[in-house]
Amino acid sequence: MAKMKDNTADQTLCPVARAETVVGDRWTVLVLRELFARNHRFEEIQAQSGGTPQMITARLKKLEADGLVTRRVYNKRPLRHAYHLTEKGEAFFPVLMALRAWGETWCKSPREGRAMNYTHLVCGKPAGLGPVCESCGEPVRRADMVGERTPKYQKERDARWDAFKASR
Amino acid sequence: MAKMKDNTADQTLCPVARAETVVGDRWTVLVLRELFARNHRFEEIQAQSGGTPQMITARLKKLEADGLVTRRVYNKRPLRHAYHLTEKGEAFFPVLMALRAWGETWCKSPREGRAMNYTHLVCGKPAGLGPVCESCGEPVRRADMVGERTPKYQKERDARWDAFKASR
DNA sequence: CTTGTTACTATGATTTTCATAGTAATATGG
DNA sequence: CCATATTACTATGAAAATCATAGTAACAAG
Repeated sequence: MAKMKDNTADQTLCPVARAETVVGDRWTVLVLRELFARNHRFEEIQAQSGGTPQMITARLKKLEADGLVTRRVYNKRPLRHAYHLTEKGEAFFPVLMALRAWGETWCKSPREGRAMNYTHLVCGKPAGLGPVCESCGEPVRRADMVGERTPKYQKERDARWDAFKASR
Repeated sequence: MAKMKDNTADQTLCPVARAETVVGDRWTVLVLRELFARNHRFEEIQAQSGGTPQMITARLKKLEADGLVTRRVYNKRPLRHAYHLTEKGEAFFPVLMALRAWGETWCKSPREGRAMNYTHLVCGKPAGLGPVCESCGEPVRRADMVGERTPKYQKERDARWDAFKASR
């Protein structure tokens, strides 16, 4: 035979499985990345993630239902919402940083260079990729860091935005 | 209009996007979880992840193609392979731990209890959920920890195995 | 009153996933 | 020797998700 019962939700005690029912999806993670990058508007999220509007709408709705995201009105008439991370959403930051570290180390050739460089505000020096600052050794929290895009990555994002805008 | 060009692979500089083309999938992460739990055989991985054989086969093949997993012959006649993590696969550990921490904290009610408890071998005390040991404050590496399943979670896994075995 | 902006929704084709079943190669017990 | 068990898959058809493309709604600005 082939499979056992267990309908998705699965009610397992495993926290990884639980987390994956919420964020186990490419688009979802890309949307979260944009929110952490402080891009709060639908259009920006869509342009930079490269998804179709349905994909982005669906992920944002699910993220809201799962409590990681809230919508805030930033303009009445016409009614417009901005998407923001909740506390639960913000708490996802370490996962994204770990994924970033793994991606930088194992999914790129060295000559490609970094996408971002973070400065650890506590010591004023580069934070590196780790869960602890490579300069001072302290665990890094999001609030203690400023990230700066490398020129190459910034250019890439600008180009993506231009291409998105040009296609309409 | 709706979408820009960019075919998936996308050749973006963003390490998160790069990582997600490899591990941005529920089944893939569940397979990796089992490999980290030292379950190396197809049957065990399938039973504990709850996927169909095709899902598991496809993920294992892709993980092998992406360099996170190698197959080792553990039995000739009949030829049988075991799946093991490569260095690249092992390096994914911090992501899984971060996901675990987030899942335990934000995807479970407190009364459900933990699935695993890790002991930090360097200090001999509980390691907790963080990237640094909650007892001694040192960053934890996989080699410096032993994990133990809670009785409830162990029972859950045993039951899953029994159900899997019974269904054939 | 035409064009632009932002955030979507609609549609039909394509692709993926799911549930169920079956196969291949061999070992084991009687 | 022969039936049953074990392990690791492959096959198939139905159901669901995703994709590219296009269009709509609600207003603002000129």
